[in-house]
Amino acid sequence: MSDDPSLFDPRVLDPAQEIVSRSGLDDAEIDQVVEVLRSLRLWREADERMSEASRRYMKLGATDMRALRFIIVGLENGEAVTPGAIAAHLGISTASTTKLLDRLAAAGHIRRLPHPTDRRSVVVEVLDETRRAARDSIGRSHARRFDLAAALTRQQRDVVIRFLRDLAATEDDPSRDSAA
Amino acid sequence: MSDDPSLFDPRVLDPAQEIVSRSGLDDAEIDQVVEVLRSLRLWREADERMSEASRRYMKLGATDMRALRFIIVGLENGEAVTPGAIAAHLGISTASTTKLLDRLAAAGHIRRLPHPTDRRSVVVEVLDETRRAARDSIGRSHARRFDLAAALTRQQRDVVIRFLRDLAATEDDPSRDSAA
DNA sequence: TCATGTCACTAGCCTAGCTAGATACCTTCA
DNA sequence: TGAAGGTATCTAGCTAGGCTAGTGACATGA
Repeated sequence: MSDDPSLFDPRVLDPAQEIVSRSGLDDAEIDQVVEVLRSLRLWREADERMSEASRRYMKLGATDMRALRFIIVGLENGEAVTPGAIAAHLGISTASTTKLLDRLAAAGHIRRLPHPTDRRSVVVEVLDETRRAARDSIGRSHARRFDLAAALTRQQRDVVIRFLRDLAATEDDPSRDSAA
Repeated sequence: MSDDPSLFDPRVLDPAQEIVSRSGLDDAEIDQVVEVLRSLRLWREADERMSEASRRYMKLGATDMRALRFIIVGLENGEAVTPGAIAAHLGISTASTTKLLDRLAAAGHIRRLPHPTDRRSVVVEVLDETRRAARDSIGRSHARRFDLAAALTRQQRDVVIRFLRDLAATEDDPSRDSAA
């Protein structure tokens, strides 16, 4: 939780000096740009804090939580969720998934049912109480975000969408590399 | 990495139906709002993917990485970084921090020096190559974000800042609760 | 100066990943 | 049709990275 000694103001960190001067912005604008970056970081941290609070409340690890959400959404969508699919989604081995499902089953969150057509396989089902709790919580936090986004004008939404998409694109593709 | 069967369109998930109708938006606007939420999620995922790629490249766990960043930034700032401070920042025990520093030292990233004034304590120093790699990488990704934020107009930056701050505030404070 | 607090470290435990291999079942094709 | 090979889950046993408890060296305030 929370990284960041907020000192990544590019005017402080010397290799970044050059970026600033290249940008040709005046000081007030630089402050504003830095504020954009800071608010990105703050949101990310807030978001992490919140999901960790949920995890602690439900006494689940991060992966177990993701698994539960995947199972719930899959079911919501009428798909048969199998251990293999969960492993693939989470990017962990099927062996680890077996243990994960054991934990979730022991905690009363899921149960395994025989797969209707493939007798090697298994369908994972979320028990009612967990399903309800999860949907309420996801729903609530989703609603808050929805309301905030709905409160913007069309033009403002476009600005936000474009900015975030550009950010995502920039992180994904280009000069990926090195360190910290 | 990557959660999210993107089906959190509130028109699909029934408890959210009500949110949508309350908002009084037409369909085109709802699409746009959903797109805002989607781009938030996409950025977060991209960001996570990137930092995981870095971690894999440096063969470090997430906590070890955070520790390194903390140490580097602390040094950048002229502070004497001690194991205790690292433990406090990361929210782990000092015992775990001892092991963490053992790992980082074994991998050639840091070394321990005697604390100049407190002979019980220790100062952690990042070795040159690691420091350089980390700063380059942080600098590079920081520069890309900086450029994107700099490319916005003042008004656009204000929109983004306000939206993200509101989001962060909304996640932190209010009805925190339950589940998934 | 001496009692108490603080710092890093050691020892030993637990959880949640992993790989390898077992078992049951499905599928394809000669 | 039946044999070979592929696939799904599970078991066994390992490792990494957390934890708590306790130690020894040092700091500090009465």
